[in-house]
Amino acid sequence: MDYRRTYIRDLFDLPPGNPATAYGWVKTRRDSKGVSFVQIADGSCFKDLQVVIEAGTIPEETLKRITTGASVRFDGDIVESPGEGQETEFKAHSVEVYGEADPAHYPLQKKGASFEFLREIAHLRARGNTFGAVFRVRSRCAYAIHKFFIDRGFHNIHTPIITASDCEGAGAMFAVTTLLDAQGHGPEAKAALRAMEFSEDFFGKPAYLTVSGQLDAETLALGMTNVYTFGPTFRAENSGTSRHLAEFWMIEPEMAFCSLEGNMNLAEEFLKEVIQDLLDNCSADLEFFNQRIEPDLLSTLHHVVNSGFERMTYTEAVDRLAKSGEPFEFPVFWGSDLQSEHERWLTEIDVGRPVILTDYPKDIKAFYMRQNEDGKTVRAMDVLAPRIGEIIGGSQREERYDVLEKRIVEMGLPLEAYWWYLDLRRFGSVPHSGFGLGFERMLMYVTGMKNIRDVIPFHRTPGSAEF
RNA sequence: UGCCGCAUAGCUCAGUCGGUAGAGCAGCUGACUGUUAAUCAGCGGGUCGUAGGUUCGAGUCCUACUGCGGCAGCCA
Repeated sequence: MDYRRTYIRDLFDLPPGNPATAYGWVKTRRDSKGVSFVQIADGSCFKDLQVVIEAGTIPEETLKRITTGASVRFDGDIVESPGEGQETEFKAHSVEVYGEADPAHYPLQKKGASFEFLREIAHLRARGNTFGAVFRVRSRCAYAIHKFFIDRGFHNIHTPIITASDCEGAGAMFAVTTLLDAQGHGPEAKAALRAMEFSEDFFGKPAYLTVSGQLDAETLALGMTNVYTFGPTFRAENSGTSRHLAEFWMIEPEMAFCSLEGNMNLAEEFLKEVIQDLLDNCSADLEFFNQRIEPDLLSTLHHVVNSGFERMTYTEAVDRLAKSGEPFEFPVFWGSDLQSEHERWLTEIDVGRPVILTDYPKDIKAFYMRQNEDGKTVRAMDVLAPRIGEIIGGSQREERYDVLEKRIVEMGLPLEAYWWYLDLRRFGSVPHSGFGLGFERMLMYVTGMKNIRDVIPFHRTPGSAEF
């Protein structure tokens, strides 16, 4: 057995008469008097292979072991299919059953199960139509993202996952420590841990899992011009929503000599090109999502690819919201952060496609965003998408040493922790921009899946770290 | 973390006014010369999330807890 072989995806391209071998897991078996049909899948494509077993070809005892969930290899020939639903099918001469799956206990059935139930058996759900499709699209999407950046001269950089700087400012952080090991895991260890000095810990100071690679990415951009990271990110927020994970994957490009306009152009090109790649290379999977998950998916994706994103300032958005006449639960006024209901109205009702909002009030945005001349707003941008809300958040960074230093102090942040970040502004500073894109949010958008836990193989959320 | 909802067979659900439990699918047995979520007949399958309470009697009403989901906040 070698990994180099013909996958089920390739068997559909073989002409009738071709001898072939098929490996996979059984989806379902249908028996008739003189013939049995077995659908098998190997994850290589959306379609199942129909294997036909004529009575007497294989022993009755062996046939009985070919049940839903079993892993098998069939040897036989590709033949023309007299039935409807497929051009060719696989006529089996012999079979090997590698692993049986007791039908009385195998939890997946032919009929669909709820996503909530499938989350509890996440180790088996990749065998079903939906999650096979999700994870194929996830794989292709990651590839398309790397391709997009590499094609444009970006360098893929790897920023640290463990960080000792408590200054990324993007949310609650997970601590990383070896003190627990030193103290054992008993109840007395907790008390001892509290008394410990972090100077005795592994890194000699408090360390955390990263909440963003941006600050490190900026350092590489100011030397390599265009860079991006694509890696795991951790937020310890106690969020229980359909669009938050404690562990997720984030794409963060950072560009030197680039203004907010260039940043917006990149974000728009990015979404369009990656979606086009998926339309070209995952059509069967997307067709399935369009049929069974989100009826307007394909028309929405084509629309995104073919039309410009609406761009407007925060100030204009607030104006439009105020004049909308909608009975919002939360009032809209200049200086307030936009609520989900406001973002939804803008993207879904007012504009009907992705919207890029820019120039937010500085007090609701991070310290590193470049201040505008009006003294009130910063060069921030949020890309809002219908159905899922904020998909991209980015900004032009503050490149002026004095302004940045003043802002750090104003916001009560520890100046000394930012020595290297400020150094970038002392030596060869340059206007630069970047954004962060949640990979799983993007996947929700392109698959139509409604819960972020269903676009990652094994989700980490508050109270949940199974598998 | 707040608000709302849900928890009954392996899965998806029904269960009326409080009177000791039902369907479809899956499973098992059999039938059927080519099925496509195959079809047909029969069979087995339940501590009604947990713990209390009200009541002659609780799947049903009340309280708490746990789990899950939705919305909001935090954000990507």
